[in-house]
Amino acid sequence: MSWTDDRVETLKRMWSEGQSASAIAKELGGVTRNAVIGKVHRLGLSNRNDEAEAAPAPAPEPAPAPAPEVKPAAAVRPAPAPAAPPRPEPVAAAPAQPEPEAEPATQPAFVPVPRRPIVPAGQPLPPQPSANEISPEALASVREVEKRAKKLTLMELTERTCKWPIGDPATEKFWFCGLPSVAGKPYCEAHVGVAFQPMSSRRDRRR
DNA sequence: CCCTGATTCGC
DNA sequence: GCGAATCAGG
Repeated sequence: MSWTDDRVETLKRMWSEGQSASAIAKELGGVTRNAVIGKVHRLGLSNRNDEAEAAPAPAPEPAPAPAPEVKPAAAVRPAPAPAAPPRPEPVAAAPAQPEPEAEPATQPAFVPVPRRPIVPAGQPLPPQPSANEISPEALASVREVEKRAKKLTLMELTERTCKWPIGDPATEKFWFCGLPSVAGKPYCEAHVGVAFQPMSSRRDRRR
């Protein structure tokens, strides 16, 4: 594979969107994340950390510089930026970039940088077990497992961590199971058990 | 372990 | 220019 204008363009776009090198490599196909990173550097768009650069005269201070200031950190904190607003899209297989994305190639103004990782928001939200339609064993297993949940945050989830949500999303008391997921499944052993039911055990309770 | 990006250096 | 190998984190 070679770096055609097309591919380079995709690279630039995704990189500026904060996508990881591996994600970009995966998207492009035919290249490794190393190749992507290498290209990124060659293109010189590694760090959009444009300091005021140069600035041999960093002292814009006219004169009256009290100087008792103790400014430790700071330096690079582009403000939280409300980033992604409500995204009605449930999942959508196709990335689809409706973003007009006005090529942020030059301007000194720091790019958005919401660095919002592609989140596995996909997965059909598992119907929270209503406790009375699940096998006692499975339920017990789930309770046991949830005590040992790794309590991962959205960003910490990967393709091999259980994405079963635990707790109320509206409160602080919310996290994802995070235990090793069953190969190919989005959940761990215990949660797969309650997520994918035979549909037989819950034959219509003609109540 | 899993994953990041950064660098190096033979090709 | 390219990217695997390697490095340096988290």
